[in-house]
Amino acid sequence: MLLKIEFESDVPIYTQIKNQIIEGIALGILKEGDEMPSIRQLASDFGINLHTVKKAYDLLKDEGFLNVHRRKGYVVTKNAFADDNFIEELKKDLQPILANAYSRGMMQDEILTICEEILRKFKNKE
Amino acid sequence: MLLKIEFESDVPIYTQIKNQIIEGIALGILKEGDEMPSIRQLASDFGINLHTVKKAYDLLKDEGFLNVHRRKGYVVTKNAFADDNFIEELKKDLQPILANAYSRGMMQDEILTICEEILRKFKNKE
DNA sequence: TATATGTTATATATATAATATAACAAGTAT
DNA sequence: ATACTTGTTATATTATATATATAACATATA
Repeated sequence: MLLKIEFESDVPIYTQIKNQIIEGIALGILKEGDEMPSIRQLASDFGINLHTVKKAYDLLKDEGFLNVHRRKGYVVTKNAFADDNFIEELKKDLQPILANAYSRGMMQDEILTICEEILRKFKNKE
Repeated sequence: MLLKIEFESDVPIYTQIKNQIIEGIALGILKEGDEMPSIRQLASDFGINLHTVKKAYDLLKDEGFLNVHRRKGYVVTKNAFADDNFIEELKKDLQPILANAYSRGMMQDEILTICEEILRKFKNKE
C-alpha cells in the first residue's frame, strides 16, 4: 500500500490519508486482516506528525474500516456498511460535484461514463 | 432561487451557497442572464456577513458561473466549461466518494443508479 | 441628493489543521 | 528484567481557514 501526499493540496493531509486507504480497500489492495503501518512509521515515512496519521486512522476506525489490535496495531476490517444514513450523505456529496460537471456542459452519459470507469477499477466482490 | 443554509453543517457557509447556485444552474432554476440577489440582500436574508456571500459569489465568478454587471450586480453566465483540467479534478473528487460507497458493500449498479437519479433531475439542454 | 450596487481595507474572533514534546500502558522479543 | 514497539493521552504552540464587524469608497440609478 503506497500512499502519496500532496502538500500543496487544499485537502487536509489526514483526509488524503483516509481517502487513499478507503480507495485501497475498494481496489482490493487492502484486504480484511491486513496490518497497517504504525502511526509513527507512516508519520516518519512522510515527514509528518504522528497525530496527523492518528487522526486519519481514528476516523477510519470510527467508520468501521479499521480496528485496533493490541498486538498488531491498526488492522483493516469491514464493519463499514451502507445504511440509509450513509446513502443520504452519499447523495449530498455527489450532488454538487455532478451539478458542476453538468453545468459546464457535460452530457449525462459523459458523466456517467466517468463514474463507471472509476467503479470498474474496483475489485469484484467474491 | 431559494437557498437553504445549514449552520450545523461542517460544510463552510460560502461553500453551501456556491454549491446551491451551481445546482440551481444545473436544475435550470437559474438561467443565463438571471440577476442574483445583491450580496447585502442575501447576507441580511440569512443573517450572515456580507463578505461570506461575496466570497461565494467571487468564487463562482472565477469559475465562470457569474459575471459582475456594473448596474445589475452579479448575473448568471455560462462561461464555465469542462476542459481536461476540470475532468481531472472531477475524477479526483469522485474517486474517494465512490470508493467509500463500494467499500461499504454497495454494488457498482447500485451506485451508478444513484448517480443517474441525481443527473436525471438536471434540466435537459436545449 | 439619497440610495443601492460592488469593492477595498482593517481588525477581530473562532475553529481547524498540523506540529512539537512528553509521558504512560500494554505487549513482544532478547 | 530490559529494551523496544505498539497505541494512548495530555498540553502547548503555530499557522491557516472561516466568519464577522465596521468603515469608507466609486459608480450607477432613481
